[in-house]
Amino acid sequence: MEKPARVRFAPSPTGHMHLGSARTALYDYLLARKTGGQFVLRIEDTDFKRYVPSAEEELMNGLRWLGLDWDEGPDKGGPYGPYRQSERKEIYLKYAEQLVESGQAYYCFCSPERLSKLREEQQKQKQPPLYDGLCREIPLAEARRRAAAGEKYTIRFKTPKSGVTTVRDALRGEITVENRTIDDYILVKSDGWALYHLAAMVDDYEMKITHVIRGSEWLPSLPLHALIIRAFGWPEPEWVHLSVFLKPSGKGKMSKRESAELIKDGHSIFVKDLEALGYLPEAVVNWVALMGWSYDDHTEIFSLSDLVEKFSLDKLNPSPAAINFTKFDYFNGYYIRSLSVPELAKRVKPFLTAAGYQVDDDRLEKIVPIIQERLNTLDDSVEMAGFFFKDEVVPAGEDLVAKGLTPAESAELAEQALEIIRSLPELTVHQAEQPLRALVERSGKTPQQVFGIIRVAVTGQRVSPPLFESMEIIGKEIVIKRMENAVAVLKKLS
RNA sequence: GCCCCCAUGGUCUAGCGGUUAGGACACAGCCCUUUCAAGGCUAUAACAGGGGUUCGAGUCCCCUUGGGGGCACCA
Repeated sequence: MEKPARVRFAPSPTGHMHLGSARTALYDYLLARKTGGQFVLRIEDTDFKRYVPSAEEELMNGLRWLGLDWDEGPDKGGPYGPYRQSERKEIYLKYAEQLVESGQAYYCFCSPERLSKLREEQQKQKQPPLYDGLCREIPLAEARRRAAAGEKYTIRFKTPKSGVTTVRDALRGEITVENRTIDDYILVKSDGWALYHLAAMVDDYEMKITHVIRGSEWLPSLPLHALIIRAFGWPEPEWVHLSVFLKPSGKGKMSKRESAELIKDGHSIFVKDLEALGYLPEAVVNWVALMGWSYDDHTEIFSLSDLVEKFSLDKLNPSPAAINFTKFDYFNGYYIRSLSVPELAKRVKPFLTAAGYQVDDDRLEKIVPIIQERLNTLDDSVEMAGFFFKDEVVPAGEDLVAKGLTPAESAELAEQALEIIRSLPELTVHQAEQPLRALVERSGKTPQQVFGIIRVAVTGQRVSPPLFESMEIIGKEIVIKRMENAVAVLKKLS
C-alpha cells in the first residue's frame, strides 16, 4: 500500500467544466481514496477578468454528480484553508518577499508597454520572447526605495542563466531543459496579486500536496515550477501531467465552436450538459477513466469503487487521446442495461415528465423492462415509450401499409386482427399471442407483415418495443381504439 | 521562430528484448427474431518511415515525418 496521498483538484472558475477536468478530478479522487489520503478542492480564482460567478457552483455540482466527493474545500473548510486563492493574497506576498530577500527574485519596474515592445522586437528577430533582464541586477536596497516611493513594480523569479534543470514526470520520466530557455517569469503582478506559478506552488506546499495531477499544458512550465520549489527548499511533489483530449478524428483538439456544435448530436464535452442529455455518471466515469489509463488487456467495465481499488499511476498513458463518443454511448447503454428496473424507472421518469407525460410509477415499472435494452441514453425513453403515454397516436398512412401488400389487403388484415383482439377476455401477452399467430398462418402472410400493421396501428411507430407486451401495457380499450382508427385510415387509402 | 511532449488497426488501448501482436468500440457477415435492440459467433483491420544496438526490436538509441502543447502583469 502506498503512503496516503494528498491531491488537489484546482480549477479556475472561468467557464464550464469539461471532460478533461472531469478526468483530472477523477484521477485525483481515485488516488486519494486508493491510498487513504485526502482529496482537496481548491479554487484558483485570482484572474478577476475571466472570473465567471456561476462557475464554482457548476463545478461542485459536476463533481457531486460524478460521485467525486472532496475532503477539504471552500465549502467545507479544512486544516489548510482558505481554499480560494482570492483569499490568500497575503500568504503569497509573504513567500514572494522571502524569495526577494534570498536573492532568488527581484523587483521589476518595466512597464507593460516596454514589455510588449520588447516582445514584438524579439518576435521580429525570431528570438524567443523572454524578459531581457533589465531590472535583474538592480540592487535590492535601490529597488526597495523605488517601490516605497510608489513606483509600480512586479516581482520576477530570477532564473539561473546557465546549466540545465531536470524534472521527473510520472508518465514521461525525466525532462531536461536548458535554463536559458526559462523566462524570468512574473510571480506577483503590479496590483499585488500572485500569478499561478507562485500561487499554486505556495498552496501545494502549504496544503501538503504530495501529487500534482494536472493537464499536460503545464508541462512547458514544469521546470520553472520545480525551480521555484527548489528555491524555497521545499519537498517536490510527484508531478503527473495528463495528456490532452483531442477531437474524435484525433486531429487537433476541440475548438470552442466544435464543442458547442456537439450538443446537436446529443453529445457534449461539458459535464453540466451530460445529465440532461441522458447520460449516467457511472458511464461518464468509466469512459473517461479509460482515456489515458488502463488496468490490463481485457477488463474495461469499472465502477467508481472498482477504480478506487485498481487505479494506479504507473498505468497512465502519456499520449493524447481522441474523444470517442460512440464508445461513450456504448458504456451508457451498458450501464442502463445493468440497472435494476426500479432504479432505471426512477432515472427515466424525469425525462418523461419533462416531455409532458403523466407518469404512473407502477405502469412505468412495466414499461421499463421492455425498453431497457433499447436505450442508449435515458432520454431515448421519450421517443421510444412516448406512445404509452399519449392519448392517441397518429400513424402515417404509408407506414400502416405492410410491405408487399396493398392498402386494401392491409386493411383486411387489420380488421381481422381487431376482431381477434375484441374477442379476447383480456388483452394479455398470454391470451393474444396464439390467436394472432394463427391469423398469420391463416392469412398466408408473414409475421413481419401482419405484426407490422398492428405495431404501427398501436404504437404509431415502425420501430417499437415488443408488440404483445406493449399492447398489454396500453390496455385493451385503447388498443381497440387505435386499431379502429388504423382500419379507417387504411380503408380510406384503398 | 524557439522550447517541450507524444507516436500499436478508424478510435481507446494491452505489450515493459524472443507473442500466431491481445482486448474493447465502430464497421461487415451469420445466428436468434414480429420491428428495433440486446446477446452469441465470424471476419476485416495496427507496430509512421529510415538508420543503428543486439543472436534477436513494437519494445532500447538517433534522425526524419506526423500530431499535440507552450512561449501573458491568464490559468
